[in-house]
Amino acid sequence: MRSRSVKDEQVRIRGTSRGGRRPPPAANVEDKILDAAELVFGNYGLRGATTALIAEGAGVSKPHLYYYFDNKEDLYRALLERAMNRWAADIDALDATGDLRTVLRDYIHRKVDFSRDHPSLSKIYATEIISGAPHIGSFIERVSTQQLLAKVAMVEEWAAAGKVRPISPADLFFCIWAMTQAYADFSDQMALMKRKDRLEQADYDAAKATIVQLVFGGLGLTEA
Amino acid sequence: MRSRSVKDEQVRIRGTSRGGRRPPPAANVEDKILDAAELVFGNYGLRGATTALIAEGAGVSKPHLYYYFDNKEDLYRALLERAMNRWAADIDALDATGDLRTVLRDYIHRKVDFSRDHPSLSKIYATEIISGAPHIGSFIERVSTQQLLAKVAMVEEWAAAGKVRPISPADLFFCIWAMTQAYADFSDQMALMKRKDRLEQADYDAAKATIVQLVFGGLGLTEA
DNA sequence: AATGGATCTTACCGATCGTTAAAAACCGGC
DNA sequence: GCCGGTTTTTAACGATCGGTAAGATCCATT
Repeated sequence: MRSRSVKDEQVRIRGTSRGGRRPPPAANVEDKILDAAELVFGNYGLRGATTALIAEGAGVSKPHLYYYFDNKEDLYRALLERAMNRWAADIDALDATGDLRTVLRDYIHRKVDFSRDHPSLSKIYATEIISGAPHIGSFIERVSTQQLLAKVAMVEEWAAAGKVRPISPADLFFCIWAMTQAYADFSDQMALMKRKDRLEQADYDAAKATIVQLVFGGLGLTEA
Repeated sequence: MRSRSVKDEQVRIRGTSRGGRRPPPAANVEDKILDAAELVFGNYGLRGATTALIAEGAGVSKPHLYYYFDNKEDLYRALLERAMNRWAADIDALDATGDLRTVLRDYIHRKVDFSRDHPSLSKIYATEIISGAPHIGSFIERVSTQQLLAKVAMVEEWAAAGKVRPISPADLFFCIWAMTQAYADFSDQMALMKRKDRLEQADYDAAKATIVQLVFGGLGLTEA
């Protein structure tokens, strides 16, 4: 459905720009639009975001968005798609191999890091879910549910083997997800309560430690 | 700033309608408008919500909203005010008297119950924070921060007395808040993952048990 | 039943927003 | 230096939305 430029499938030359700048290189225009859309949709939601704001953020004229995307919803879906792929690929995978504590701790740390590095994506995801997931419902059914089921089975094995205390596995991961996600969605409120402008690395470290302590404690695992 | 009807300060005759119906009695028109706004703002956010939808939900004409409220933002603020007052009064208070376990368990149970009974209010609150809390920043500073500080002091006392394991008190309550809040904001996704239409009482019971298990475990408390 | 404030509706306006039409600018190949 | 496709902009349209003007309806009081 989406109109696509001819050069879309070209290999992106990422990271060749010197000295890892903070905002990603934004190689081509389409990515620049998606990056701008990420911020605007993250702050205002689908209906609240305006194409004018996105265009301004991307440094292009408003109608130029329609050269790359059919309409606002299409742009939103493309953004969600990019977000979910990054999410599922880099973050949500949890391989059961390796030490139980290491697996859990790494998972929690990755999630908090994602909240720190991509707060807008996390907010978009949260807003989408809060609105009843009208655009990613099928993705959740296909991907997230499967990954959850795998994790549930894993925890049940652990419990059956006596490695962890019995627990509702689905709720365990809902809670892990909620806690880590909160450090993106509600970072503003947290900073306000801590009387800071924004959360710093020390805050994220404390978050990781606290979440790990709660999860390990709940499962009856020692920290070591 | 808000235009108010003369009868605004009358004592509301609530609960006198027979047989506790599910939707609250909606005594006067202003409350009906606020109830409708709660749903619409909860689903679409401030900018996404339309006055037409709110008016339709309240069963009044669109311009009639402006008889009770100056504009859309004023209505939104009034709604937030009502929500925050209910929140602070009924939910967020945590009196330190009484058994430590009982205090924590009751607090968690109250929060989950609020998520179950008032999901729209929780979503509005979340959406507001996600947007950077432009309308309730001062409230957070005045009220929520104070309540958090009180809780932090309480946990620090517990830790100093050796009653609980050392923990970052602020993050502990951020996590409790995140977990309980999630069962409102993300109930749709959870239901989807559990292949249900909506969460049932058993789901909320499991949520309470899991959160209590994590918190008690993290603090080194036994369940009894 | 006439009055007058309180409550509520119909009709409408101006601004904004998503989107389209049309053409200008760019750019490599000849 | 012309050409053809790609990329980008200027101008503008129709729909929607927040808000206003003006008046109708209700209702207690007399």
